[in-house]
Amino acid sequence: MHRWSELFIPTLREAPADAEVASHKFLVRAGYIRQLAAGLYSYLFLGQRSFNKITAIVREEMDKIGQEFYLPALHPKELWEASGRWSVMGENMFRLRDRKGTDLGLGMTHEEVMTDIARKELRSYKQLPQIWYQIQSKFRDEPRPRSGLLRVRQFMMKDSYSFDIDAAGLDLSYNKHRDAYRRIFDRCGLKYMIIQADSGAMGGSGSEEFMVRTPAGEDQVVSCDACNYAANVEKATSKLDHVEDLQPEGDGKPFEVHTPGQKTIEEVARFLGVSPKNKIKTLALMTEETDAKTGKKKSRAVILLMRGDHQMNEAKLSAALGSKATRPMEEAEITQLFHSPAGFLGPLGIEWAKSLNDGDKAVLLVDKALEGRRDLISGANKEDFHVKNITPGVTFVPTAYADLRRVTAGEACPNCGAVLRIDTAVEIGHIFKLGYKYSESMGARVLDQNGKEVMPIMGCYGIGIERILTAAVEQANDENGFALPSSISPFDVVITPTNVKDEVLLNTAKDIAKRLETAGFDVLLDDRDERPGVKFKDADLVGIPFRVNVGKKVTEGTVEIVERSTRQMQDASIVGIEQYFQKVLRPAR
RNA sequence: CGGGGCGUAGCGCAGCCUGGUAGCGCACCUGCCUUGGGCGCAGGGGGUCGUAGGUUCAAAUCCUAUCGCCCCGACCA
Repeated sequence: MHRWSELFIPTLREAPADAEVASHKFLVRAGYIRQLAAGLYSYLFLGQRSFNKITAIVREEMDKIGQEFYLPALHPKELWEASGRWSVMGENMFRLRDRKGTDLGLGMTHEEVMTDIARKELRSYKQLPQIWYQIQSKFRDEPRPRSGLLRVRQFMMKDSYSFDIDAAGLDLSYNKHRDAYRRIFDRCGLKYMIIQADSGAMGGSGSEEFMVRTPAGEDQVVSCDACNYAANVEKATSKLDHVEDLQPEGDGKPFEVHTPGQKTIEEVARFLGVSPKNKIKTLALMTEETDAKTGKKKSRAVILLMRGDHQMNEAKLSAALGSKATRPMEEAEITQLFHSPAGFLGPLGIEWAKSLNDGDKAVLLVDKALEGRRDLISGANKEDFHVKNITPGVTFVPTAYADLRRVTAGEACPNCGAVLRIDTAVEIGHIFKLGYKYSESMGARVLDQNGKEVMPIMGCYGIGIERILTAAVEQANDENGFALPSSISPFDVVITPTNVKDEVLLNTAKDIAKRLETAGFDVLLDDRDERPGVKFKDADLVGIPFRVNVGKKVTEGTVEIVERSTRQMQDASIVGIEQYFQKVLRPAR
């Protein structure tokens, strides 16, 4: 039996000044965690107990589909050079050197280590499929740790990796994970959604994220309440309402109009008496990459055309460009390409690349929302002038059309046409069909049935352990504290004798605690010599799902039971207390 | 890395502008009192004022540098 009076549960009346989000404030106030440095947290008694319950659930469900490994956190440089990520990861990877001068990195994930085992050990299709997982610390030198436990530099992650002989096998492994994740997050009592994710630079054929809605999150999720459509805003699309094109003016050929001092989309549209939807927005960017061999910097102009009222989605742009980083053009670069100041840019009079591989010529990407549109208005590449009668594909030829548009709330669902919503959310899990990236770069090969050497196809799947706790706190808190689901709470029940100097109350409380413990519950006895108010406040703060008040009513043979999440209170007979909790909590172990 | 803010007792803060014995609330310790929502009274302990250097008779306070932490942005397989 755990006695509060003997435990270290340093609750605080006030939250530390630098805590911003609810989960951070409450987990510190409730004595679950303490900060060591930016993005580094210590787990105290309550935090670690909750943590252990979470990892136990994860382990139990993962053991049904895979095998747990324990892997080093220190990785030799050569391993990450083999996959090409030693340089890709840049500053995000913690690096160090041992006494012999060998370069090492602290693992950010374990694709390399797992694939290394696979390439050394797997020889035959008969050994496949394999699912290997681990629950261990990951290290990322985040440019900016933030939001308490949401973005940190050392964190616990369950990551697993699947190796299959073919795409059909990968689908099976992927679906096993999807099911396991649903069981895990259901058991953890989270309200989550499964959304389509951007597979980004990693390519691959499919990727979904498990998200919990909370204002503290860092991701934007587009979803439809009418059907099951849900996607990360980096990936999401929408149906657009039909837009009336303008009537061609004059002979229908492009002609310049004088627009003195009218630079922004809004200004030009108002000046010409048209909707921004009939205006082309021209964005001037540069890609910059460092040649791996020569170390020289190569840059290339990338010009984007969007509908006037649309915003560019950087993840989509990155995908369209094969994940090259971009930056806004500098003024000199704009002048050099367009011979015009910003504010009057457009696609005319410039020789655009015919494809992305077309030398170093400037690339013109046109958003799909402009495909098929007619008689639009763009800048004239001449100060104080715009051009009318512009029709993409006719008046100019783009390098490519691409989906570059950021979905906004209120647009129509691409599946069913209902109104889309956008919420901020935190990512608690991610499942991802990796494909051949690591098998190929690191040389994992097995023989298939025909004795032919083939690459195993991989998937990778992650769960942020502390994010489960954080999300649970975020999704159920009030001014007094938070309410954890019993499955991940450090204790099931806290027993609160209102006055420990009253031996009847204390002994009754002890008796109840003992009996509940025998019945298989995790019980915390608040035997501190404190006033009832103090103990009630602390109990509310630390989030234990049920509290048993042992007070005056013991003379009538009853105690009060308070449910933390609903704050509902009811009397229960002391004699039947085990039965009561066997009903409201999951069956005892 | 760009922009902003903050480092004074365990936590929350005042003092700094205008240099002169370092303060308040909570927490903590002792005693009394109290016991259904962070009680009351009395007494008490605890701070190199982030660090280093400078100016000055004198620096928490002014100057310089530096470190740390937080927020916005960039970034986030």
